[in-house]
Amino acid sequence: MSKALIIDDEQQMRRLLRMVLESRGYEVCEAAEGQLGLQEAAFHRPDVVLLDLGLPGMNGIEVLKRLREWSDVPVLILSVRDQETIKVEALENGADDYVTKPFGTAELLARLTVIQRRRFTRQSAEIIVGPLKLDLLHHEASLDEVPLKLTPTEFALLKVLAEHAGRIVTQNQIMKQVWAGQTSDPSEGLRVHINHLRKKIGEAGPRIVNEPGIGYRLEDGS
Amino acid sequence: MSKALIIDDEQQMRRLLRMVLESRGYEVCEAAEGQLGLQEAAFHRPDVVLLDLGLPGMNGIEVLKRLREWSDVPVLILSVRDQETIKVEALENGADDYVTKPFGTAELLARLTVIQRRRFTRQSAEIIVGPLKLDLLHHEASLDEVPLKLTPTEFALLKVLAEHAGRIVTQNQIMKQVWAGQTSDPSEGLRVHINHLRKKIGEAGPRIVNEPGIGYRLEDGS
DNA sequence: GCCTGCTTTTACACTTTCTTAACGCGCTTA
DNA sequence: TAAGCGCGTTAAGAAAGTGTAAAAGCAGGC
Repeated sequence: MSKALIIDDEQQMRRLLRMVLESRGYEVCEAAEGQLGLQEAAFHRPDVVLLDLGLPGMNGIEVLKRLREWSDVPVLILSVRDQETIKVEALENGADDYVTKPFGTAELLARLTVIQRRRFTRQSAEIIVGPLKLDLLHHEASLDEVPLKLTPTEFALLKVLAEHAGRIVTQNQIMKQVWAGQTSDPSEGLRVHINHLRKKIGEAGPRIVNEPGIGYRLEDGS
Repeated sequence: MSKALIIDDEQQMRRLLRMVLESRGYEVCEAAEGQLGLQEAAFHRPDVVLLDLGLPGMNGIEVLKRLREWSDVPVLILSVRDQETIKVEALENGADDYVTKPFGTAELLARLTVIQRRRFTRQSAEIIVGPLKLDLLHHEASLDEVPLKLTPTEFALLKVLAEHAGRIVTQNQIMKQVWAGQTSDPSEGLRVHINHLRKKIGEAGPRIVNEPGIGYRLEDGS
C-alpha cells in the first residue's frame, strides 16, 4: 500500500483529498502548515506528496526546496489558476507534476499514478541518447559501449541534460539541480564544465548546443 | 529510425496509419488483434505503439495492461469514444496520450513526437495560442510543433502577448514586464523586437496587431 | 608534509543579442 | 499641401553572453 502526504492549509481540501486517496487504497497523513509537513514527511516517509503552493507561513516553494534537500519522493503540486510563474518555479525546483484547482478526482489519480510509476522506472532505468548511455544506478556513462570517465559534477550535469534530451534546460534549472543549495553562483564555472563534457563526448556523441541567454540543449538526433 | 506498432482491427485504419507513419520515416508493423499485438511488441520492440481501444476479442485496456507488465514503450491510444472514464482508465493503465477518431494526421504526428520525448521529461507549464506554443519551463517556443528560435527578449515579449492573447497589451505593460525596473524608455526598441517576432512567426502563426497609440495584441484566431 | 584529481576562478577572444539612430510610409490635423 | 505623429524597417555600434585555456584553490590519500 502506498502512503500519501497532504500539505494544504484548507481543511476542506484536505478532507476531499483524503477521501479520494483512501478510496483508492492510499494510507493518508496530513499537515496544515509547511513546517509540520516537512516533519511529517521525515517521520512517515510517504511514497508521494501532494503540496499546495498557497500555504500561509512558509511558502510552498520553500517547503519543496527543503524537502528536496534530503528526499526524492514524487511531489504533485496543487495550485490555483493564474500562477504560471510559480508553477514554473515549482517544476524547476524538483516538483514532478501539477494540477490546477479545481481539478477532477480522476485526473488527480491518473497523474499520481504516472509520477509514481515514472519515479520508479527512473531509478532502475538508464538514460539513452543515441550512442550515449547513462547508468544512473552505478553512476557510469558510456559512449558506444566505451566507458566515459566523468567527474561527479560532469555526470550530474550530463544527467540533467540527458533527462531532457532534445529540449532546452535553462541555466536556472542546471544550477538548481547540479549545485543545489549552494550559496555562491558558479554560473561562471558552468561554462567550464560544459567545455569539459564536450571534449569528453567528442564527435561521436550527441552535441551540447548552447541557446544564448537561456541555457543548453543535448541534441537527440531525431 | 523509429519503429511503430499499430494495433487496430480495421484494415482501413491500419492502411491510413501506415501511410502517415511511413511518410514520416517510421518503420511500421501491424497487428489486427490484441494477442497478436502483444506478440509483435515482444518481437519487434517498437519505439511507440498506437493502440485502438475498440478491439474485438481482448479489450484494448487489457492489451495495455499486459504490455505494461514488461514494457515501458510510449503508447498512444486511438478511440472513437470520447468518454472521460475511458480516457482516464487508459491513462491510469500507463497510456501516454490519447487521440479521438477521427483525427488529423498533423495532430497524430505531433502527439507521437511528444510522447516519444516525454519518457524522461517532466510535465511542462505551457501557454497555447492556436498553433503557437510557449513552454515556460524550457523557454522554448514552437509553431505547429516546429521549434521557433527566439532570443530571451523576444521570448519574454511573446510571453506577455500570449498571456493576454486576443486582448490589447499596452506599451506600459510590456515595458514593465519585459524591461522590469528600467528607467529609460526603450519604446523605440520595442518596435524592433516586435518586428523580429513578426518575421519569425510568419504567416503560419497568430498575428501581432498594432493598436496605434495604445499597444499590441496577439490575435488568437478562434 | 606532498601528491593527485576535481572544482572554481581568472582572463581574453569571439559570438550573439540588445540598443540606438536614421529614414520612409501612411495617417491625421492644421 | 505641409507638418506632425506613430509605426515598420534596416543597419551599425554597444552590451551581454559564450568558448577556451591556464592557473589557483581544495579536498582526500599516501
